[in-house]
Amino acid sequence: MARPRKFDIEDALNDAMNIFWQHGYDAASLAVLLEGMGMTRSSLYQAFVDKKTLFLKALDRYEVEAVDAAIAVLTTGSEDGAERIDRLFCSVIEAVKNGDQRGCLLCSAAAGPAAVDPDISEVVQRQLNKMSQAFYVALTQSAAHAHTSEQERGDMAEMLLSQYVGLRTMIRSKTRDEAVQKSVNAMRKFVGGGRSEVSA
Amino acid sequence: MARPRKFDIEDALNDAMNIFWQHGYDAASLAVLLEGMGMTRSSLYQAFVDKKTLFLKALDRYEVEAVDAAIAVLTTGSEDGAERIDRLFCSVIEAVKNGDQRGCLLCSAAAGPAAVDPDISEVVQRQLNKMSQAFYVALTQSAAHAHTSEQERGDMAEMLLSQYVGLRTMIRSKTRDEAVQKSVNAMRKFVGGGRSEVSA
DNA sequence: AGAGTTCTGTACTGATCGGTACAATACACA
DNA sequence: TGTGTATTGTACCGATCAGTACAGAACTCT
Repeated sequence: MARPRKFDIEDALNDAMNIFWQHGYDAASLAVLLEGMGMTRSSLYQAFVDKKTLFLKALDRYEVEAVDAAIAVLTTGSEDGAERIDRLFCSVIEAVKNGDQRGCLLCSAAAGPAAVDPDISEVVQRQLNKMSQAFYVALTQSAAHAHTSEQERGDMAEMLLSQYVGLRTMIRSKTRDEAVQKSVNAMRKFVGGGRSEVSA
Repeated sequence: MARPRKFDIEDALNDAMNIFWQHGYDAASLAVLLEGMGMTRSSLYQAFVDKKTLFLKALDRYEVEAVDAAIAVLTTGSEDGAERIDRLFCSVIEAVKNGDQRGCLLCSAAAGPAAVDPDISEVVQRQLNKMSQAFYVALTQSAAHAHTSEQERGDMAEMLLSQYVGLRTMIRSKTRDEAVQKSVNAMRKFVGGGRSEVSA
C-alpha cells in the first residue's frame, strides 16, 4: 500500500560497490554515486542512510562478491593447498593482464578511510582475518607445508596476506605488468605446488 | 631588496610531508596543512603553487627522508644482504610497536591519488622501483641468494617489495601487532640471514 | 630617508561537499 | 474510485573545498 521503489536494492548496492572500487571512498562523491547507481538523492538516503553506511554495505557486498570468492579459491578446487594459493595469485595476474587496475577494494580501504574510521577499520580487519584464515587452511592442506608447525603456518599465512595486499595495492598505482608477474613468480616458487612455470 | 619570508622552506616542506603522511592526500585539507605548517594561505600558494604540487614536493621529500633511508638499510651496514633485508623488516615492526600507525606515505599514495593522477603515479612508481632495486642489490650480496639466477633475484626483489608495501598498508588500518609480527617472522625465515629469532 | 620588491594577512570567490525538507507521485488496498 | 503510504524529484541547506585578489607590511639597496 505504497509507492514501489524503482530500483533493485541489490543491484544498486552492486553498483555502489563497483563505484567505490574504481574511485575509492573519497573520490566517489554523492554525484558520482547517484549517476552510477541511477537514482536520486532522496532514494539513496532513504535506502542507505548516508555515505559511510552505504560504503559499509558495499564492503559487505565486496566480502560476498570478491573476498569469499578468493577464499573459495584458497579452500576448494584442488587437493593440494599450495596449488590453490598458486591459483589465487595467478588470478591476480590474469586480472591485471585484462586491464583491470582497480586493485582490491579492501586493500584501498585499508590504506584510506580505515585509517581514520574505526567502523570501517573493523570491517576491513574482519575480512583480512578471513583471508589469512583461508591461507592457513590452504597451507595446512599442502603436501609441502602440512608438516610444518602450527606457528610456522600461521606466520606464513599472514605473510601471504601481506603479499596479496601489497600486490593489489601497487596494481592500483599503475605498476607495470612485469613487476606484478615477477612478484608472483617468486611467490609461486616460494609456496611451491605450482603447476606449470609462468603460465603466460 | 624585498621582504624576507618568515618560514624556512625546507621546514615547511617537512611539516607538509608529515601531515600528508598522517592524514593522507584527501584528508589533508588546506586548513589542516596551513595550521600544521604554521603559515598563511598566500604564503603557501606563493611558495608551493598548489596542493598537488605541494604533495609532489612532499613526496620528493619523503624519498630523501624515508625511502633513501630504507634503501640505505638495504645496501649498507652489514656484509650480508639477507641480514640487511631482515633489518628493514624488523624496523617496520619496531615502528609499529612504538605506536606508529602512519604506515608508508608512498604506499598510501599508491592506493589513493596515484590511482587517479598520472603525475603522482609516476613519482610513486619511480620510488617503488628504487626500492626494488635496493632489494635486488641486497639479494645479490647475500650468501644465501647470490648463487641464484639473475632472474630469480629480480623476481624475489619484486616480491619483497610487495611484501613491504602490503605490510605497511595494513598497518595503516590498525592491524594488530601480532599479525605484523607473524608476517615478518615468515619473511625473515624465508629470506634467511636473520640474526636472532624473533627479537621481541 | 625613499624607492623598489617580495612576502603576509584578510577577505573573498565559485564550486562542490554531504545531507535535508517537502511537495508531487505512484502504487496497494479497501 | 478514493485513501493511505512509501518513494521520488527538486530545491535547498550550511560547511567546506581549493584557490585568488589585493592592500599593507617588512625588508634591501640606493
